[in-house]
Amino acid sequence: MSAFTVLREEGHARRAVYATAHGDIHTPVFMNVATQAAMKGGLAACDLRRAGCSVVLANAYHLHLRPGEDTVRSMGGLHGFMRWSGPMLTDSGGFQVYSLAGRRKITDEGAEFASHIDGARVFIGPRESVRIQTALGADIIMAFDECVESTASREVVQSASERTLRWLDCCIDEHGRAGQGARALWGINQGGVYEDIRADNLLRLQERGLPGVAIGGLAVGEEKAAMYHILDILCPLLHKHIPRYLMGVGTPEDILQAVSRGIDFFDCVLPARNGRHGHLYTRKGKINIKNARYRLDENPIDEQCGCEVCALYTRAYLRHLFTCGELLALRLGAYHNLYYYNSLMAQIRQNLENGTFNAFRKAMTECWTSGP
RNA sequence: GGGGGAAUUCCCGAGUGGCCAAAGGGGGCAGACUGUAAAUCUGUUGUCGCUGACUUCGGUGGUUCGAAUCCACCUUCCCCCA
Repeated sequence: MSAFTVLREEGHARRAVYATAHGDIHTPVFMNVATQAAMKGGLAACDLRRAGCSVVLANAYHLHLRPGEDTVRSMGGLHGFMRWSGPMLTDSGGFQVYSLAGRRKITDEGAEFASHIDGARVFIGPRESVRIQTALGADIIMAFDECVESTASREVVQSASERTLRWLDCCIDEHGRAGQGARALWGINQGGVYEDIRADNLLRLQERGLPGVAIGGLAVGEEKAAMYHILDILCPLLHKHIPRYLMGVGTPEDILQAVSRGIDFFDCVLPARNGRHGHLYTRKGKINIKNARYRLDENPIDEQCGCEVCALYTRAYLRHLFTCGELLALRLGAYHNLYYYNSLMAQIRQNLENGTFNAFRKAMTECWTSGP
């Protein structure tokens, strides 16, 4: 019996449900990123729930450093620790191989990091990552992969994607050994912007028969067109009966584009980060609330948004909070943006159910480009 | 009343003869951010007909080829003594 059920399709896009021990995930879905078991911007688990979040993502590397997976496990795992009762996914630390490139050394066994907190040597390989994630206790855990820069040469990309496959087998072995049946291990596709490496890597990855597949190593500096092209290449090769997760993506436009190419799961730091930086999403595109033009603007961020921030506050007040550096600014900005993303996903699901996704996608794209 | 010190571009503040439209902060204005080393980072911040010109360093006058920088007086502020 598969945990993943496709309910409806429109073109390559799918409306589906993924069952976990902490509830069903209705896809396409945007997972809200709480790297250190905390949403940045001062949002608690209950705030996330109100913002329409259904899945929370946390990170193995960061939680391994602080407070340590043993602490989290002792405190009831991530769910109990941060008081989030819904589905969770943990990332393996593979992205930190890329983002902390200046502080780590890769070998065939894994990556040795100089902790960004105190410089201490930290080793994480595929087996360590699975052990950490198993202790953290998320519903979905990710394979430890080697994510490379978009500018990497063909040789580097080839070698990284081969290593990612070798590491995957270690992850599978470690995962099986731990006997974590309820915890799904998903594999990660790599291959940069090289069509043949991507395709070959995906086919071999899918041979492992894992319950989910992720596409990693995109939106790391390459052109948007290159990312969409890779998705076009992978789309017909992807197994239909398992969920597809496009890691770290992306902008609302990216998400619509990727959904139309058959992606089910997303996550991205952008809404929370942009929210903290005063770049707020509206139906007509992003606005920078810090701009002087909003000084006396008595409108909400978006008059059609259903969030609490838009119900209560004017742009003028939000701009004031941001220019003063008030904590409340970060909170309200992040909240609104996450609400926006989560409600965008709800609209995508609704339109898929109605068979109107394509029209919706075109309408949204036009709306965004019309300008705020 | 006597003595000492200070006035710099929006603010604080460096600068004591040319390399000064003037360091550095702050503030302002704008930009970036895609599996979060990110409440961070970057640019810009006298005017204009802008690879140059003009105006500016409390005021006025002087010295000098050249002054924010030296001199005189004036104005304002601060400190000490009476």
